[in-house]
Amino acid sequence: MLSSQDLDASLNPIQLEAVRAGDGPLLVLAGAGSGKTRVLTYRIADLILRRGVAPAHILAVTFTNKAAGQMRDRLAGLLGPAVPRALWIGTFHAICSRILRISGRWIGVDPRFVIYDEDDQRTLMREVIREANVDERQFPPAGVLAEIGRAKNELVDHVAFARRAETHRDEVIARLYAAYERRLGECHALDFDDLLLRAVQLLREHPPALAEYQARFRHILVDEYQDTNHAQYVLVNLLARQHRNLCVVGDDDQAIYRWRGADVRNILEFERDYPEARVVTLAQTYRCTPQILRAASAVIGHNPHRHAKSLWTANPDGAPVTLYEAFDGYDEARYVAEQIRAHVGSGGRAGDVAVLYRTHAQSRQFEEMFLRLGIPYQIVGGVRFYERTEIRDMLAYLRLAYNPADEVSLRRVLNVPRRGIGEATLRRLEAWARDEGLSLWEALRRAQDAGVGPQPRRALREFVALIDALVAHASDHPAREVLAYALDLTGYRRLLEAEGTEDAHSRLENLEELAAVAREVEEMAGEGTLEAFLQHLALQTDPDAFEDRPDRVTLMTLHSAKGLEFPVVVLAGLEEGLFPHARAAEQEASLEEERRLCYVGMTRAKSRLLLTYARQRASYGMSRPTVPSRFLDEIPAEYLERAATPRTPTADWPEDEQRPVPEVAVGDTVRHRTFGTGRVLEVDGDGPRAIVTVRFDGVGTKRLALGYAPLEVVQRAGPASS
DNA sequence: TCGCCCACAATTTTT
DNA sequence: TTGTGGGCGA
Repeated sequence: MLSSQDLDASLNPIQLEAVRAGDGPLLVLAGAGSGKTRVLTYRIADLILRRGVAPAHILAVTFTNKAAGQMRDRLAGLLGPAVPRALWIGTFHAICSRILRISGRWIGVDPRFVIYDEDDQRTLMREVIREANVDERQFPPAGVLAEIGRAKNELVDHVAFARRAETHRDEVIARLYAAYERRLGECHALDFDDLLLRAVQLLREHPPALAEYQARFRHILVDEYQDTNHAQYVLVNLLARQHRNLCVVGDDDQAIYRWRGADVRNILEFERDYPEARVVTLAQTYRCTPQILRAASAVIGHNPHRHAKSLWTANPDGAPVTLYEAFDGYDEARYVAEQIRAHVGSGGRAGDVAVLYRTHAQSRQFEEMFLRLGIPYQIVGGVRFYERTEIRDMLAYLRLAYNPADEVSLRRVLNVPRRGIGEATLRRLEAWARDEGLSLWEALRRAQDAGVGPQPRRALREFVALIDALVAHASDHPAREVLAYALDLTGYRRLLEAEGTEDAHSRLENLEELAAVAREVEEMAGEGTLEAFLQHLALQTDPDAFEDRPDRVTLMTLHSAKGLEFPVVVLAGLEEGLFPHARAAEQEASLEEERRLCYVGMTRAKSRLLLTYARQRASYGMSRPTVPSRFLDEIPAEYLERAATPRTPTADWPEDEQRPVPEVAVGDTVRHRTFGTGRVLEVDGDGPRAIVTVRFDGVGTKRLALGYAPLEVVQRAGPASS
């Protein structure tokens, strides 16, 4: 086992200062690649080893479950396996969930609550909206939920929301909020934001619980503090109030979750909250080459509202940062693939490379190209495994086995596989449940006695018996067995087997994959309960799916890449509208966030950084010219090495200026190869770079680049036409 | 009650 | 281009 001398030897003096700082609040401002995870881990080890703090008195909050697991593993390596088990390490959501399972009953939270993800939330909200006779177009479920989520992150419950509602719109949302909360309660369910909100509520409204948790957590450490929202902030500060041993680590330049309610002020004003705080700044980066660091610093330097600070590195010089201007998205993917092959060809590993992009949609072109060229890759996030129909169906059964009150799941599987309980039956059941003041599940249970329709009675009875059997089985079997049991009992497996198609076969494989996950969770958590399994699935983060595999290129969004590092990083799609995203460019604050995101992306690279953009990009199946990202302009030209000129993928595609550009004016009738004829509404600019807006008959309005789009003028607008 | 077909919207980032 | 939801016919 480790001695405190060993511990010291692997840290630089400033890191050591942070690790060794005594009791009381501590702020660690840690630049990208400055070893903050190391500091955090070693500080915990130091607390236990040198200062004799019992592991059970330490709470560590990480940003992903994966980070929590890694910290656990490292602590186990340093201190032996018994220690990390006693520690509380996890994401905010996981910690809150744990607290609520233990103590939630004090505020009326069923300890067997299920956690509703975005999809469940939308399903429930859609129902709420319909029930309230509110127009779904005016109040789309996702939009209403976004607003409610924002409120919850600010610890504004439906009562407070209603009180402060000013506009008619607010009032409608307040009504929906209240109804939504009621339904959640009936389902014994919490949504993501509830986990935080309710945990805070527990601590605020039930003093014995607050006292208990304050006494327990004598030392609290929070990673990525710059990305905490108000609810998380309040939670941490409530818990730390007694012992004031709060250590927060973060970097305001890496705050990228403002849109989710995170408030950088939490870290910027830490010293105001804790005037006695010690502040340690880690400014030496061990990750990047000087070339990468100075390019990244140039970009982030353009943010007007930041704590000016400069990272430095003692790392040796490396390759210059490369910029590639691709012809289009296809060419971009082609070039990246070529670079990966060259990297592997010169002795590198595919796993060294990460391709980062702003939106998930960008992954497809790389995926297609890599598939075609046989480059192994993994995609983190995006269309998730758990969103597949068959997975969600079976999970719904498992959730019902755990908690039959879960109505969203109940409705989902009531007639899956088909058992003759259709819309009409459900309607009657609902009406009857409402009259009797019963939940849907209770209504179902009593349906056969009450004579709700003669024909479906047997089907309903069988369904109730099925759920009862599942519940009974789940009470004394591990998750993987419940899953196998449910697959057979529900007839789901039989259904897929009978279908016999390739699609059905792959669905079965997916379900086997789910069983494998159950086994994995059992091994990892040392607990195979259904509760542990469901919780694991519900609270998984995107980056959790990242596997450090040497043989695979990693594709992921910039957000997912936070906290990771790779020898080679490709930052793709550096175009205005895409990155910075069009939705962010309007507001100064969100533009700054985009810039921080760019900084985060660039600083993931250890030795090589490759920036790419495409001159034209397809969206909705149609190509548009692009403008290079402003972030590229923010990097001094001498820091960038421009790579070879793009290769045009199709030989007959004319080059920019060579092609005769038709003269087009507003009012002209034009013809397009795929869109047919239309009328020109607007012409912006002139020459080949002009953008024309055309309303195509039956197709709609399109914006096209005159230089690229195959347009021909059919009829000139007459001088008299208007 | 179910399944098919057509119209139309969609792209930010995530627990 | 792809996915989804609603409407309609069997």
